[in-house]
Amino acid sequence: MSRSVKSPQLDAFDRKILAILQRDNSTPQRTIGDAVGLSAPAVQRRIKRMAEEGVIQANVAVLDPAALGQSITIFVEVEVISETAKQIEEAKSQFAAAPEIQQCYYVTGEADFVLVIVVPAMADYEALTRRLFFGNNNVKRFRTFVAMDRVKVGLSVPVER
Amino acid sequence: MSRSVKSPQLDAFDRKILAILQRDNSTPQRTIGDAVGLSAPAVQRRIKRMAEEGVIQANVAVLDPAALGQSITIFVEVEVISETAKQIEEAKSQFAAAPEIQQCYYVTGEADFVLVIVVPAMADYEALTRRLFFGNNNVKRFRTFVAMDRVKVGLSVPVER
DNA sequence: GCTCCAACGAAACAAACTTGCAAAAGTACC
DNA sequence: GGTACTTTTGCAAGTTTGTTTCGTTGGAGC
Repeated sequence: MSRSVKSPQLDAFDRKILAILQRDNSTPQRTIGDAVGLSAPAVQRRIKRMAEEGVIQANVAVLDPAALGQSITIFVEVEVISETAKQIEEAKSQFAAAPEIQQCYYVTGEADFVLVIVVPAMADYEALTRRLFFGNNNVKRFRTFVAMDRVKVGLSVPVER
Repeated sequence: MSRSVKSPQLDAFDRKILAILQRDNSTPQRTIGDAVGLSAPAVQRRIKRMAEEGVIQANVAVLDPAALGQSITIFVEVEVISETAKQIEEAKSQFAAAPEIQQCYYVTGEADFVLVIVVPAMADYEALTRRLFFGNNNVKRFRTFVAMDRVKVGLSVPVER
């Protein structure tokens, strides 16, 4: 079977490995090997390949926001006035640069951007709105949703075909 | 200085370590030690402690959804009819159980739930809406936003005080 | 049937993590 | 200010894990 660099086809082994890694990437390769039916070196080579191909984008620790004093999660829909390419790019980079903004999506529909924001207190969110929304005359309006419960949080994607 | 289990005070060392780990948790402890000014064992003990305290909730690999054939990210606001504790809990567990639902927040404001969904194609989303929304008579209405660009995606939280 | 290529596993090797222990640093209490 | 106690540290040894080497196997194409 061919698996060239330019066509990152993932076989059943790869997908099983990914399923384990996206749940716990500190799992020893030996353990992964036993689980999927490969030797540790085979697992290691596949992980390395997938990291190079970009299938595995990062290996990160997930922290508890509350433990770091960032106990408020807020959800914002932003609608802009002018949607020229230049202004959209400007907004994107502005949102991407803010450390409080955990996630930012450019979307279709009634809004143009959707943001997930994490801050220590409402006062910090208020300050952020002044800086980001009221201070930007291309923002038409925005709607705020405060999270009472982070029911499910993660970046896991289904790996089965 | 006391740092009992019940009061997880994080000092400057801890925060620096966390900042590194939430960017790349495959960084060797020796390297982290050099960066923060501690020996490798000291770093290891702090990491272990923070994992036990729950400050570090998980260690995961971040995968590229597109590489797994999950190329569409969708954002949904859900409004329910009845907001009794029982029905809210029911909705939470139903959303949490769906593998396509990557994130789910229970929020205040014009909507009750906000969902981040990842699917291979629009047809899959349509099927999901039928199952989850139209098939649930407590869902009053829902609004869909399709992501054109995942500008910023992650779970990073600011670690500075 | 032969060659070439890709991926594999076993074993050797290297690197990283983990633990025991004694010393240093910080606190509380005289 | 001094002493006892507690906590955390660094070093070094020991263990686990990750990585490379190398010979083998199974297919695809000729």
